[in-house]
Amino acid sequence: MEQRRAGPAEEAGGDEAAEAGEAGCSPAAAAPEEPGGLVVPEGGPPARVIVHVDLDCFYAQVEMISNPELKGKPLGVQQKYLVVTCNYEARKLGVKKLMNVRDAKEKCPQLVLVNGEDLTRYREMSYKVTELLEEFSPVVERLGFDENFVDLTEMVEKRLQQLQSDELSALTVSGHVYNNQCIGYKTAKRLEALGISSVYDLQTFSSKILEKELGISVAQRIQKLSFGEDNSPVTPSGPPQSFSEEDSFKKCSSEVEVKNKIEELLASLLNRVCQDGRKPHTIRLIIRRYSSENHCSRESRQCPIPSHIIQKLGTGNCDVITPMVDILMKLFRNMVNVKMPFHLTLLSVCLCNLKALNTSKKGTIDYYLTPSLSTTSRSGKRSFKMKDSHMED
DNA sequence: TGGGGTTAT
DNA sequence: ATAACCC
Repeated sequence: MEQRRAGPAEEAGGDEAAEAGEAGCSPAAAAPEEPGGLVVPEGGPPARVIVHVDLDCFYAQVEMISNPELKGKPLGVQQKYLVVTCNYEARKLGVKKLMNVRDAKEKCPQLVLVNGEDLTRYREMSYKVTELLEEFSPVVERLGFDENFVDLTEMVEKRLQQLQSDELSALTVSGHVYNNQCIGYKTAKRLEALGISSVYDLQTFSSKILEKELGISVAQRIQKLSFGEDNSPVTPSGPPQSFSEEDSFKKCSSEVEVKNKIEELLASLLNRVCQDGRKPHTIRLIIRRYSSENHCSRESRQCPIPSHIIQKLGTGNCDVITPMVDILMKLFRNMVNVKMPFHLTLLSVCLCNLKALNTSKKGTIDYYLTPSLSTTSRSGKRSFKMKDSHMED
């Protein structure tokens, strides 16, 4: 049974873990009772074959490849004051993912730490893995940097057709049952309030009540997931839909600081976008304000990127940073009243709405319908900008 | 709790 | 624009 997006079991060990399984089986007539109490539907023929490739302690592995001297030592990857992941040597000594650096050092004084705040190499390695898998089937869906789902249905069908009947009957397949964990933080809290704390609880809970509590969409989906049924397709991820860079900090409270941080974030982003080749048409600024509680909440403002800037994006010789920082600072002042004291703990810049080319609409009907592209309409340009960006000039 | 990502509303 | 989810 393949349980996608539902919090699979913790890695069993080894450098790379891959699980294959049938997915989206229809409910079976006989549903044998597992020793643990889970009801596991047995199925007919596999409707699909999907491989889930999950790389263990991915950042740590990338670091050990970059610097082989780290192999064999307890290694943690640090972002700010957190050990976001660590290798198995470190885990043996009690270091956990997302552990405080202090606690980790206390548990394991020999712990070697490397800074992993710059994701560039991780991102590059991550796409190398995805591209490798895409050689088997183009249907590869990414989840984070270290997980891929590959739909091998076609490949398996073709291979099975090639087999002789005696080879076929010699084939054995073994299944896999996941841990008894429930999914998503918010939903888990709501489920717990209903007395649902295990997958079995969810399997046996009233569908009607669940639908009333969570809405029909979430309720039906997670209850099917509790039986290991997931008919969602493997959606090819393709190139990313957005590029973002963020930085968190204890305190940022002046416009100058904000501008400097934004400049840094934007510079890295422009490099990435330049390599990608496509052009972003939307820019977004995200902030997190200091607050004792509600640390999760973020606010954002976005606007279209003016077309004259988009056109300069790939070229590299023009200064696009200055006008783009100007735009970001306007977005910032739209969110934060800079005449009042403020305290930010995070800034993030996101470039999205990526389009393949500079999409010259010349010769298309859009050319005559898009005010900002038309040479004659100064006023059209203004109204276009005002309408879309919600910014004062 | 980092520094990313996605989709749904 | 936000909220939820994933890693």
